[in-house]
Amino acid sequence: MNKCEQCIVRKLNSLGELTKDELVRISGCKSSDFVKKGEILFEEGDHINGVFCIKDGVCKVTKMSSNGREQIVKLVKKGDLLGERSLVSEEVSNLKATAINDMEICFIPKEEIVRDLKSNTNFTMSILKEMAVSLKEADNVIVDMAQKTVKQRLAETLLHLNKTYGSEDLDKPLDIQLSREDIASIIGTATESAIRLLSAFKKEKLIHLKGKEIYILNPKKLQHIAEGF
Amino acid sequence: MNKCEQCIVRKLNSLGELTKDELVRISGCKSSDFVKKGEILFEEGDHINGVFCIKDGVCKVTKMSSNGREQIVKLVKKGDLLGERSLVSEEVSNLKATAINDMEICFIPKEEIVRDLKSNTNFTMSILKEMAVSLKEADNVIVDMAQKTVKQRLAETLLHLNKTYGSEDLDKPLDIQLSREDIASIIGTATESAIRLLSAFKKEKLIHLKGKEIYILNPKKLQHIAEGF
DNA sequence: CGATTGCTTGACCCCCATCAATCCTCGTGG
DNA sequence: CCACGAGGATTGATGGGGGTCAAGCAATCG
Repeated sequence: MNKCEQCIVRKLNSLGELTKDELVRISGCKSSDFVKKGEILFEEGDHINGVFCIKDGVCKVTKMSSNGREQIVKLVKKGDLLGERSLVSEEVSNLKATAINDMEICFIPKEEIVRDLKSNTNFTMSILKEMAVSLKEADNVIVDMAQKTVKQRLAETLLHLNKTYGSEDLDKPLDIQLSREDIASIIGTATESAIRLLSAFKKEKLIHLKGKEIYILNPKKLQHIAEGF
Repeated sequence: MNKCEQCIVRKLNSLGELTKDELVRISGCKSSDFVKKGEILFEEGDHINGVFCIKDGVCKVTKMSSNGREQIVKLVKKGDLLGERSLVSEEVSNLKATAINDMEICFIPKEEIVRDLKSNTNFTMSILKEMAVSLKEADNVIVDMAQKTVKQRLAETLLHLNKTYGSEDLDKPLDIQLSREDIASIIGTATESAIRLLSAFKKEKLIHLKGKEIYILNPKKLQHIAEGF
C-alpha cells in the first residue's frame, strides 16, 4: 500500500493542504484500487460516504435525464477529487461515475476526512475554493447549454478538451479517448449530430480524426465558432 | 440600523450558525439598503468583496452568453445569501444580479465574514453544505438544458416556481412577477417561444394567466409533461 | 470468422429561432 | 381626465437546426 504523504497526486488537490500527521492517518485508512475501462465507480442512488482521489486515468460523471438519456456533467482526471459532496450531505449520490480508461484510485472514508475538515482551516478553505470553482464552471455550462447551438457547443468542448488533455504540439492527439457517444453526451445532443459536425470540422481542417484520436488543428477558428461565427 | 442578532432572516441561511457575539460584530459593519425593481445589485466584472443577505424581495442572477443573450442562472429570494463565491475567490464576479421587485438587502464586507469562516466551524460547514446543494441543483439544470425540450423545461420551471413561490391554494397566483422575457431567459429560449407555450398550457387548463400573475392549476399534468409526456 | 458493437451517412420532419405586424398596458404629460 | 407614446405581449409566417429512423460500413472480440 502506497503512502499518501509520499504521493505526488495530493499536491494537485485540496489534500495538499493537510499536514504530515493528518496525511499519515489518512494513509492508514484509505483503500487503493484499480478500475478497468468501462467499470462503474458508483451509481445514482449509491451511498458514497467518502472521497475518491484519482491517481491515474479519467472517468466521466453522468446523470440520467428523465427522458432516459445520460448526460456527462463533467470529466474527472488524475489529481482531481471525486465525491466531495458526500462529505457535507447525508443524501445518496445524484451522479454516476464510469471509468473512461483504466484508472488507479484511492478511496478515503468520510469520517476521517470530515475530522480534518473541522480541524484544519486551510483544508476547509481549499475545499470551499474548489467548490466555488465548480459552481462557476457549472454556471458557464448552463449558459452554453441554454443559449448556444450544438455546433458552438462542440467547438467549445473541443477547445476545453484541448486545454485539459492537449499538448503544445498540434501534431499530437488529445490524451483522452472518447467514443462518439461520449462526445455527444457532453454537448447534449444525438450521437449522429455530433458525428456529422465532427466530420464537418474535419472537412474544414479544424480538426483531424483518426479512430478515437482527436487532433486539434485550428483552435483559433474553433474559438471563433464557439462564440458564434 | 437594524441588528443582525434580532433579524429573523438570518435563521434562514448559514448566518444562523453564527454566535451572538459574532452577529453583533457583523451587525456593526454591515450596511442595509433598499433596491428598487429593475435596479442592478452588481454586474459581471464587479469586485463584490462581500455577501448580500436578502431581507426581502427577489432578484435574478444572470450571465451574458457570448452570442449576446442573458441567461437567468438562478433566482435569489428572501432569506438567501448572494455572492458567497466572492468569499473564497479573488476574481471579479462572473454574474450579474438585478432586482425583480423592490428589495431590502444587507451587505456584509468580505473581511468580516472570512474571519468567522476561519474560526466558526459550524458556520463554515453550513456554507459548504449550501454550496453542495447549489452544485447539485446546477447539475440538474445542466441535464435539463441539455436533454429536454423547451416545452419540458417550461413545465419544469413552472413547477419549480410553484414549489418556491406558490401557496397550497391553487386559486392564488405565484408570489413572483416575471416578465415573459424573464421566463424565456430562465428556460433558455426565445421570448416568443415561451409565450406560445404558455398560451398552449393555458388553453389546456394547466395554468391560468392574468397579466403577469401565474396560477398553477394542474401540477400533476405539468410534472408529467416535464418528464416527457 | 461470424457476430456484436460502434461509426457514418442519407432521408425525413418537427421544433424552435427569427422576423414582422398587431394588440395591449401603463406611465407621462398636456 | 384623456391622449399619446413606448415597451411588453401576442400571433402569424417561414426557414433551418437538429432529433429520429434506417441502412450500410468498419472495427473489435470471443
